[in-house]
Amino acid sequence: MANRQLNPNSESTDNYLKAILALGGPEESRVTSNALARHLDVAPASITNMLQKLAAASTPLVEYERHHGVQLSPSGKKRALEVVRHHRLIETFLYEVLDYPIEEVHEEAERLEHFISERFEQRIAAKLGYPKIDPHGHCIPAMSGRMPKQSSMLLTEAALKTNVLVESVSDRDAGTLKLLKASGIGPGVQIRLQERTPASRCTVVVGRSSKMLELPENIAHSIRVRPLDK
Amino acid sequence: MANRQLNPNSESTDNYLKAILALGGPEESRVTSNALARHLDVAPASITNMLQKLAAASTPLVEYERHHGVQLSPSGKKRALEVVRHHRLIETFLYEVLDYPIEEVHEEAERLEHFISERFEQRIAAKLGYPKIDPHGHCIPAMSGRMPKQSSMLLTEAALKTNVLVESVSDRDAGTLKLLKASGIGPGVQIRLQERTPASRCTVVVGRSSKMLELPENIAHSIRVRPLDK
DNA sequence: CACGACGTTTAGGCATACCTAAATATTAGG
DNA sequence: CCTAATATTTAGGTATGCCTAAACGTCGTG
Ligand SMILES: [Mn+2]
Ligand SMILES: [Mn+2]
Ligand SMILES: [Mn+2]
Ligand SMILES: [Mn+2]
Repeated sequence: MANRQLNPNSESTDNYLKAILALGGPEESRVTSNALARHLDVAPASITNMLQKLAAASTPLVEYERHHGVQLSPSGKKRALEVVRHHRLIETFLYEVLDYPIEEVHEEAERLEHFISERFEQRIAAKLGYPKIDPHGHCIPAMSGRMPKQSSMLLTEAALKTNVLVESVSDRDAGTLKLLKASGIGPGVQIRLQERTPASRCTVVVGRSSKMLELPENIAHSIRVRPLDK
Repeated sequence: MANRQLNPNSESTDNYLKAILALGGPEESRVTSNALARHLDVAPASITNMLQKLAAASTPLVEYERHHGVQLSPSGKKRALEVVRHHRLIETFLYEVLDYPIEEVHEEAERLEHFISERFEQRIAAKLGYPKIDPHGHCIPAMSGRMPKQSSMLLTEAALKTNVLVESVSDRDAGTLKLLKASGIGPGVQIRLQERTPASRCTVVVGRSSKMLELPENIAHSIRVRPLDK
């Protein structure tokens, strides 16, 4: 039998909303069960069940149409952005105040984001001087829930032989972050794409050096850049 | 039917172990189901079920004898002390670094104590200079799990007209803490018990002032003191 | 030493979020 | 426009921690 009830304050609910926000992209397009199943590492059938509960809650958190995926409702989006704000504030705090290595902030934030109070959020934001971006270069949603659009592109899509700035690096894989740190690549660093294989293997120059660095596809894919000028 | 399985890493498990540690007292005496039911605000039947699972776990966390209460096993005690260490370090951190008002640290610590990593524990301990007592005056167990015995007594049991030092105040009720703060009573403050009614209502003098302060029984009961000298 | 009050345990069940297997809907290719 | 591949949903079930009601044990008092 299907489950009937949702705990709208559970860690699980938070994670579904965050995933829908992330997978929907800036256009907030509908997200499929399968994509969620992959992202959350949960069986597709479990996703369907949860989506139905998210949609049927007394204040519905998603708009769900059978066989056609989901979108966040206004309340759902509000909560999703709040959790992202928690996540990125916590990451910044761990990095700036507790001197975590960059590659370890994500995992801790991923847990704590669901359990901190509004007061905790406020106090770390104040302590950090109300930061706007986290240590990976991701933008921190405002308390109001507003989050500016980023106009960056993947390194794998950048023009060849043009200087660009690293805007952000993905926080999801610790190994990748360690490697990037060792290579001197991080938010704010200038790089130039020298060459790109069909399989998205990228050769780059970091900073003003002349050394070439070859990045496998998965690493290159974790870097977002924007034009130098403006 | 009885439940068969325990999640030894759950928040619930942590809370049972902490409660058994607290209720067992310094002599680590056996704790009854009823006492736990009251302390944790859970039905007695649920307590029995959980105790059986704690005792039957692959590494048993309690020693349980039907109708005769429980004691912590060595592993159970280890985990209980670790959670207490987390709790008190977090309280100290919230108070010292994030400027929480004393009466709000407990609630936040009560949640977060279950979710922080060993690294987080280490880093806040380092940041705070490896503190030995929390803002309520409670002693913080060492990483090894060692915790010195406190040789204090309740204010309600102190000798009359003798100067004593406040060693600690209970962290459990925010209202009480606010009142104590307003009265200038906190760890390290010198007070003198002037008078005590049969119902444990206490009249005290705080510090070197000459003002009398009358404390109702529940407030007086939340204060532990020790002799001035030594 | 028997009884009753009280504490404890057993029995049965619910809530939430997950699972697998089977059924069904969508959609792309012929 | 039909069909096969694929995506999604339904059905039935598990895990963990909680509940109430009923049965049972312990222990102090008469
Ligand atoms: Mn918040
Ligand atoms: Mn990040
Ligand atoms: Mn620890
Ligand atoms: Mn405390």
